[in-house]
Amino acid sequence: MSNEPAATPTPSDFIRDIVAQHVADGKYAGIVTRFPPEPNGYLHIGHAKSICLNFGIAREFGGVCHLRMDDTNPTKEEVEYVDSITDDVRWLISGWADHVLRYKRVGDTTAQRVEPGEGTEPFYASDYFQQLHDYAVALIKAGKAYVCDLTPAQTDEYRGSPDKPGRPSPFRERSIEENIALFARMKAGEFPDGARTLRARIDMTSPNVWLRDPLLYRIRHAAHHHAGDAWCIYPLYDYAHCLSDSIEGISHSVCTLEFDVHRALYDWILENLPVPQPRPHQYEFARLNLTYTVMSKRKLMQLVKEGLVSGWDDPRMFTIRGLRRRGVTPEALRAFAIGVGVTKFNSLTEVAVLEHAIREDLNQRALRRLGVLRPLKVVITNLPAPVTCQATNNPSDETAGTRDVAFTRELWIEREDFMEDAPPKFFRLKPGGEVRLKYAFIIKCDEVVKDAAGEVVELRCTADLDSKSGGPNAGRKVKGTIHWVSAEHAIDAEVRLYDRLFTEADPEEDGRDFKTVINPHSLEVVTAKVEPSLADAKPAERYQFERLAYFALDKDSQPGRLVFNRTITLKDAWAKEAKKV
RNA sequence: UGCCAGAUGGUGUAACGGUAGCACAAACGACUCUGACUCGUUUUGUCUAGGUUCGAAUCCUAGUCUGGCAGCCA
Repeated sequence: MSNEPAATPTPSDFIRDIVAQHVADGKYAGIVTRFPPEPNGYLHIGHAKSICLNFGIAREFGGVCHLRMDDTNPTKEEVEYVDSITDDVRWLISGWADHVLRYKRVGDTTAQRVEPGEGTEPFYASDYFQQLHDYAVALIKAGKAYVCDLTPAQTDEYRGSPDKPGRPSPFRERSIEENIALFARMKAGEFPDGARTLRARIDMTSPNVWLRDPLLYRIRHAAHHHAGDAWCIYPLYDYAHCLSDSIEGISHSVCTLEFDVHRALYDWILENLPVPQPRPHQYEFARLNLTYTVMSKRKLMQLVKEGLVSGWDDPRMFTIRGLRRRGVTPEALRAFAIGVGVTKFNSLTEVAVLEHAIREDLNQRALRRLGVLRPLKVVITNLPAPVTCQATNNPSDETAGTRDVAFTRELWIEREDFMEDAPPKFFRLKPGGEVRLKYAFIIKCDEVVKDAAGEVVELRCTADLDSKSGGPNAGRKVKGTIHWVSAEHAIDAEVRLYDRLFTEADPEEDGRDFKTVINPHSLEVVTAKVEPSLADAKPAERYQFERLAYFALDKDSQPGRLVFNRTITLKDAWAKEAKKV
């Protein structure tokens, strides 16, 4: 069953407008986009926006989209990240854009695109190292690149600053022959890390610092996770990215706003090399920011490394893996990522928007179940024998059917569904009051049993045996309905109740350290009493414990030991009402 | 006080010289065997100042504010 909203409007934004115009003009033979993560960390919800944009454009304009590892820095990248990124991307687009995803054959370095399958893998920028190298030689031969011997510190100093022009490197005027020879020796491994670089010869006085003879290659005697030991010089982002786009035949290279100033360099490189035409162009949009979270890989890494969360897939993390583990579906994440829109405005989106998308999705698909998080015993004093009740599996899906639940003399109800001194608007159980037990009977609280400390430990109630749900006299109305489970039949489950990781909407407001505003209550673990049908809970299934929240089975679950993650609570009007008092 | 980008309700986003709309949030109400869902109603907006025009969120000028840019990271 596809849970994509039936009437999802086709998104429209300034980038799609440009693509549409190019399609109308027939500028490119086909639309080819790409999602180019660096495999140095896990994907987060910000990447989800980019994935949905790039794959969305491809599917809407009859194009294709490459997954490409932007792996030009061997010291930071690992196969572990390649694998997780690939898995997350395929999960996110599943059932939506699988058909536009393109890979290449394992071992192929010519960017021949194929559909994913046996013997294929994502594209890698590192597959193009030889071509990139050859292009660099061409640049040198054209007098447009040179080998520079400045140290890193000197390079910085010569570059100047945004408001002060730089000055030329003393090595800027080396002869072409000398540059060719030196670059060859760099490649041959004759120099130590950092000793020399290859730089483009552009303009040391440009107001755009990225045009002040930017570095193209640096020396790194390090093995590469994909290219192996073949190289000891590695290209930098600006040089590798535009050419990788060109090599793969990308038409629209979409990235985030901070690359705006790099566009001039992107264009310079492609205009000064004999690349196929029409060449790709870069377009920038604003990255996603969400309230009550931090978004950069660096900060997420910090949370993981310092043990503030259990890992990259901690359900409190807004990594794609964390969201997955929490129980968010790809449909919900997509609906959100597409819904926030694409602009150049630096925005801060409220998490409420994400939460809404998750609830909307889960409300449609979740199986309803009865579960009590914080149990309080109820004894039905007048129940002659156990009774079987029929419960609806999913009110928004008739085909989900019903199931039987046992109603017995001893039950568990939610502790917070009883109040001894209840305000007038409290519609649940109170001494002498009546409430309906969902799918079962109306009960009346006759007696409150307390322990020596004065804490309520048991309620003794009588059921209106005539009021059974579905029965002839079920029509009698009481104001409240609460959930329950049979004490005899209920099974235990560990339930992890997650809340937002930060107490402040903007954890880094005024430059404060986000670690000072971590929510100490972002995880609470309880042992819940849940109905026995949940013993068969499946990882792919989603559940709503009625009146409480949506849950998904955690990977820590084992046969006989259930673990559920709370994906998101139901909206709770009573919580708001209770706060007013 | 260098260069680039941006500014529409609380938040996000439409309107492409012609009625400022949608979503989330908020408030109120209806319904309810989930205080959920659903439905209805309501509040709140074009950064400022000039100009062009019959008419400006949109075009022009000036200003204000915000973000980005000085890794041998991407």
